[in-house]
Amino acid sequence: MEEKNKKSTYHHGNLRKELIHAGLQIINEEGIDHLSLRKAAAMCGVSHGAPASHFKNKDEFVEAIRNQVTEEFASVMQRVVDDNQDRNQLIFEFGVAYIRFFKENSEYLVFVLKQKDIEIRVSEREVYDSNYAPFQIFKEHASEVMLEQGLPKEEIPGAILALWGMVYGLSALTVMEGFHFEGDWMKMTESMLARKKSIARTLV
Amino acid sequence: MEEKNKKSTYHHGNLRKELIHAGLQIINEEGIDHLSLRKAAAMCGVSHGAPASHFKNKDEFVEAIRNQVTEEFASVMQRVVDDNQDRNQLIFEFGVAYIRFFKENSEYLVFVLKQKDIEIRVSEREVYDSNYAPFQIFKEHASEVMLEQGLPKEEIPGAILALWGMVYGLSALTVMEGFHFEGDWMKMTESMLARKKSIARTLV
DNA sequence: AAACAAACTTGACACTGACTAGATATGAGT
DNA sequence: ACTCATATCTAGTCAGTGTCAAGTTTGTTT
Repeated sequence: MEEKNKKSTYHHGNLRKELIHAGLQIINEEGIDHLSLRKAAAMCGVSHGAPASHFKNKDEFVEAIRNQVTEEFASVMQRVVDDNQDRNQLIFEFGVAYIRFFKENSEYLVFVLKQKDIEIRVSEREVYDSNYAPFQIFKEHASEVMLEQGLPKEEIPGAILALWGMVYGLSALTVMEGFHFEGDWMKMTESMLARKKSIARTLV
Repeated sequence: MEEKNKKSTYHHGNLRKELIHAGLQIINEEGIDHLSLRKAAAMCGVSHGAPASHFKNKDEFVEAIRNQVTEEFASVMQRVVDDNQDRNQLIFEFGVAYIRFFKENSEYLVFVLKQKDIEIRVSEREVYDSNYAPFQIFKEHASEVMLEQGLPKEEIPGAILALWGMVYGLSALTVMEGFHFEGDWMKMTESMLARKKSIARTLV
């Protein structure tokens, strides 16, 4: 009954997703500080109260955007697994992809920090399964590779944490305005991650 | 002429510093999201327009708070140098102090990320002097120790960056709500930083 | 005493998140 | 075809916010 090219006033039909998309666009173009429900609503051609049907408050809206970012991040990590047959390169490629992702989306880094429902549990013996997909993918495959390379089992949790922490920290550096690396930063990153035979051995 | 215990309406006398202090208090108690110029002004018993005399806009206010945090951070790092005679332990203690600082002030971590006037310049051969005091203190002493321990000179920039990045990342982990380490987290941190003879050798 | 600059007040404006009541459309059941 | 509950969206309102312009007080300088 309704034409698809002409949007009817009511029942936008896809508002929730479009609001998230609009939110991401605002974040990328103007920065997280300029994100507002009303602006996102306006971009979707909808009244300022409309988002309330889909998000209880702004926090819930931001949380939804966060989940979208996490999905993108996870798919980047998954692609690393799919595209790399050489297991010895896998951990290294994880790090490069990780840093590249946040270098290309500098506004995203803070999101990870504030995400509420991430569950990452670690003991001295084990890194437990996590509901945070990007980490889970990394942890799963990196642990395997480390074992294959003969890393003692009890050293794996420390290596996983140290590696995950390091690439986050390096990402943070690349995001900072005042950080300047004279030369090819990605090359430097690579050399830091790839030095010696395996990153696993070098870290523990 | 004026009594010191009774504050006169005009000419607060120390408003700039007190606003920064109030801002820090708000951040620690309610989180960065609830920081506002008006609230800080109210806490100082001053009108909502008063801060304009000291800060052009909110960004400048936040930047001033950032600098205060950086000062605290730098003094923590300096204390590590002053309190540690054992040079072999120095790098390790830097890491522990770093992580402890942000673990105790979880709202501060984002600040570092958004600070504008930080200058950190690195080439493949050298880590240049930085105006960011915490990093400068670390870089200076850590480089020395690494040299003393026989680390090849050309590997120092990479080691400095990797270490600085890693402790930032580990701090980020401790700040996250959903991150749980079963056991003594600080002990784990220590073992990650201290494993083998020296952290310098283990990282490169 | 007069002039002046700095510090602060007051009032206004636009923007924001949150809440409310009500209008409209949708879809399932009859 | 009709009803009707529900989801979706509109429109209006309120308090809180950053910013600006204009005025007031205070301390200093001349």
